[in-house]
Amino acid sequence: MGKAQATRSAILEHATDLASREGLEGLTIGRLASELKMSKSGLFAHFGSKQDLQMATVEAAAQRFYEAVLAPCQSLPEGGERLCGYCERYLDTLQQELFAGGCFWAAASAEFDDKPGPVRDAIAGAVGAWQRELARQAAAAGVEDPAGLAFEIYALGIGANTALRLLNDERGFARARQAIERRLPSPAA
Amino acid sequence: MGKAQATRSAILEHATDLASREGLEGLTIGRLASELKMSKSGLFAHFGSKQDLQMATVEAAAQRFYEAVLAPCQSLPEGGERLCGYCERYLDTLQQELFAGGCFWAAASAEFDDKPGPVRDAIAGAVGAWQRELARQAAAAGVEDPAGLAFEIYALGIGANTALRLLNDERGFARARQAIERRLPSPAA
DNA sequence: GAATTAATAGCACGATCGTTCGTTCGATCG
DNA sequence: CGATCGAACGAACGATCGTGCTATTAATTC
Repeated sequence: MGKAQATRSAILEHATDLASREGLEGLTIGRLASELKMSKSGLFAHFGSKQDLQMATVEAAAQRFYEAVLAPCQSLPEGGERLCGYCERYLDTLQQELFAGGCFWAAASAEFDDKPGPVRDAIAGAVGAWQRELARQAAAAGVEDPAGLAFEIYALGIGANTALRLLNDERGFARARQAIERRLPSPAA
Repeated sequence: MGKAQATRSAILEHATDLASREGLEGLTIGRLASELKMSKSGLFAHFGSKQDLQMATVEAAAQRFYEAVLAPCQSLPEGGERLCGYCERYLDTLQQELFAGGCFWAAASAEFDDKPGPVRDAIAGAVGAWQRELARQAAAAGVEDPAGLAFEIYALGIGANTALRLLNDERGFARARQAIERRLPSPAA
């Protein structure tokens, strides 16, 4: 890996956290550079434009989410078990704050759902893929309405995130887990 | 009502929509003024600072939400009926886009959950009050876990909003309604 | 209708935004 | 060693941000 690639990765690592706190628009090149003790122009050279930086940040966030939630469950058999694994990992990472400023996707979704363009498409792609993967496992588990279950799991996760971050109420996670358990087919441990 | 009050109201009417699209930070005084064909300073004079404008906008959004969701249900008897009314109104207004840029509260929550200060407190106050009111009616209806039900209703609404706005998938609302009906005690009418 | 007050406009400020340019430093290679 | 090249820097650009001032218009009161 060349030096440029290493620097770029370090930038994006920081950028995902900063964007989760300040939003993808609040993700300022000047601020990002100063926090990384780099010059604005030196940092900017790694990306041709702010939009490219945003796109790369979304990609990096998707990568981090994949490694924290999806990857550890790939060894589980498809269907109910992997679905359960997803749910546990999903809520755990939300609770443990995988991103410094709360769920990156909740912030990015709300911020860009009205701004057409490639950034919005990338966010929608990642969120949609996650829900489809949930639905795929639900279908393999024989659930009657897989997409509906995937929707509910996603919504409860976002709700728990809001409860924690905005209302300082950690009980949202217990409530989300309870609602999911109630909904799942009697789970195997 | 003096002229100033009327102008202020018109500004805030527009500001809530603009903020729902661009966020409370993206709610720029210059842009707001130009869209209203006012001078920046003329508009600014109605609020002492941008933070005051944001606070007033949050207040105006709360007022709009109250009139669209809470007010029409005040004639219903407390308990299950009013709770059902709330749910219908809540999802209907989300679906019909009470705010031009999707749910104001979803956007504001995600944007400010990491920024301590009076604006965040105002948002948290409004969101918390809505959930507590839902829980109050659930308790009056004899639900076993009123706060848990209120949490689920809120989360499903936000999820449906995201599905509609980000994923262009209107089915989120049907799924939210179905999940709520499944959860409610056999509803009257 | 004149005087007074309230509401809006015009202008300027420092700061910061994204972006571009020319330069310098450090490593790599012949 | 000297030549080359990629990475980072520093300065500057036009634009826009929030926020003060001062003037000018509009509304209200006598």
